[in-house]
Amino acid sequence: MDLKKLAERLLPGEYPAPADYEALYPPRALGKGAEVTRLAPSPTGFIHLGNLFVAIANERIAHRSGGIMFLRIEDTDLKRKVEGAVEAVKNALRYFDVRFDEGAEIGGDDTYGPWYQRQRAEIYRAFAKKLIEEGRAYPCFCTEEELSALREKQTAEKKVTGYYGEYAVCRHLSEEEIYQKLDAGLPYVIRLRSQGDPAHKFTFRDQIKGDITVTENDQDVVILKSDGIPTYHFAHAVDDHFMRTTLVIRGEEWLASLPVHLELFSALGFACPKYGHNCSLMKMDGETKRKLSKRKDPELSLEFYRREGYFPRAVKVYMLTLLNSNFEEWYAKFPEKPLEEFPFSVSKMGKSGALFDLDKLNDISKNELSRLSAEEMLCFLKDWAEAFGSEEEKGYFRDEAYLLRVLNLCMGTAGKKRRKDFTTAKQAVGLIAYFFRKGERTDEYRIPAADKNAILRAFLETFDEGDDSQVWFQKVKQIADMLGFASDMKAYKADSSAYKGSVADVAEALRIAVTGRANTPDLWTIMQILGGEETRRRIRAELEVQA
RNA sequence: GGCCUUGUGGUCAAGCGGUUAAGACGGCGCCCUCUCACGGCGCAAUCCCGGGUUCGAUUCCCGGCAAGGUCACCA
Repeated sequence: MDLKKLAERLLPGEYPAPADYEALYPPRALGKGAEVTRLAPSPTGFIHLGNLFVAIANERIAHRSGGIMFLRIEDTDLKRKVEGAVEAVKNALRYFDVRFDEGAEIGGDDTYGPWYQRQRAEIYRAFAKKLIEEGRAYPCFCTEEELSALREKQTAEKKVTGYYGEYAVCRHLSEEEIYQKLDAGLPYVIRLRSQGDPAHKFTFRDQIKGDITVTENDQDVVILKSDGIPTYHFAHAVDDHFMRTTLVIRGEEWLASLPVHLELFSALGFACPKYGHNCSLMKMDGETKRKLSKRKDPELSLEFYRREGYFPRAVKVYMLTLLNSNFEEWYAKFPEKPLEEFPFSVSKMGKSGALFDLDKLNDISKNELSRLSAEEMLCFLKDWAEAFGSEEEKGYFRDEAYLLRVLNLCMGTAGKKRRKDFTTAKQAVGLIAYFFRKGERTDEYRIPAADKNAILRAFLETFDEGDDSQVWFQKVKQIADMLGFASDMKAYKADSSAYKGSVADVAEALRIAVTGRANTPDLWTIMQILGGEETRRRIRAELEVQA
């Protein structure tokens, strides 16, 4: 068969020679040990936690090693394309502090671009043509129906499904038959003529999983779809070779197609990059673990974390603790060091899928947030409220001096032991709502209404906003004594039956009356912030409701 | 179903021939205390199962079993 003629018929025209491409995309001049990594999402507009997870790993490895991380857009499937998706990806990753050096819409060095696969059609065709000329690829005219019929037959016969060996009918077409179909204008794809033997197994060193057993590929996978656009597999081999990727960290769902990729690199005459297959983030679903799913799990979406107001650094820290098992220890030891100084290593990456644990994230969030100054917190909350808050919540930020007093109370004094009440911006803004309006009561009084009312009345009689906290509390204790509540907690604990309750109950009544909540930071300070007038107004209002 | 991967407390995990089997989150209890939060102290809870190898296996080998992934002109 005249393969040159066939190649010309299938992909007519002059294409640059492989050597030309090698010259166009020369090996990168980087230091020893520098890794070139990438993130290569498809532009669905949906960038999720799994993408972030793998992105952070790639980014850390590239930059720890003095290498490069780039962003490539795998837009070979138009069905997946969503307008504005690339911007969304870029923004989401920037929000979580993942920095690219090159790539789609990134700027930087464009030597190795273009970064959209659709713009790289020529190079894929050039190499597909070369494979055809060498007899390593051939046209396939099978229809979707024929292929699925084949699959069914194979399944029924308990054979391995797919297009290979004797089942690869177009692989065995004669020259005459090929031209006949071509002349008839039948659509076709280009398939790899696999030379692998599945009986041959070999050991492959995965950077994360270690040695794995790999079976040679014998599937005649399609490399160019009927529209002339490459499949993922083919584009991966061509792009990662010419973009000079040295290390591919990707999800373990790709492990199964590794044999295909290995054969493709070899057929193309390219050296393989190193691979590291990263475990996926899992979630508990009833009794079993499963991969986080786009449809079922809102927390998979990165948008979820913004909407809920998670501090981006907290999400990053959590990803890092899952990614490198020794990170948590390091971070506890050097909380002040920049995250970039952590010696991230591929070898410390986990082999098995981790369950995503919202409790853990929340704990990290509280710690991260507690390290912010009141001013930083204000900025963070304000940004969130402007994007996601209600009109009322946006209003909280009109008087920043007032809000700063609130935050200083709710966070504790800078430098000293801090409170850790805030988990997310959304939750924090809800938590401080009572500083701006009376609001609904979220907790009920534990003591009888009559006692509560007596406490509120007595408080109103002696309350003076000029009192310092000591005097203020003395007065609260006096009310307790006067109404049959224990002012001394030790005495109360010794014999609780002798009292209606304790100062704790008295304080709680006041707390609920003023804030609507049973649990708040220091009540005296709250009253100071609210002011005497507002404090009295709220207590009176509480009495009126009863009346 | 075939193939690949993985199995240490509820979760994330360290340990990789001899350990009282770290630590963190969560749970529970106590202390502190006007509540909460913080902080301190403590408790419960783990080596998937069965065979080997070995003086000795969580650690090594072989079988099960379970879980996950994957079998497209999607990435």
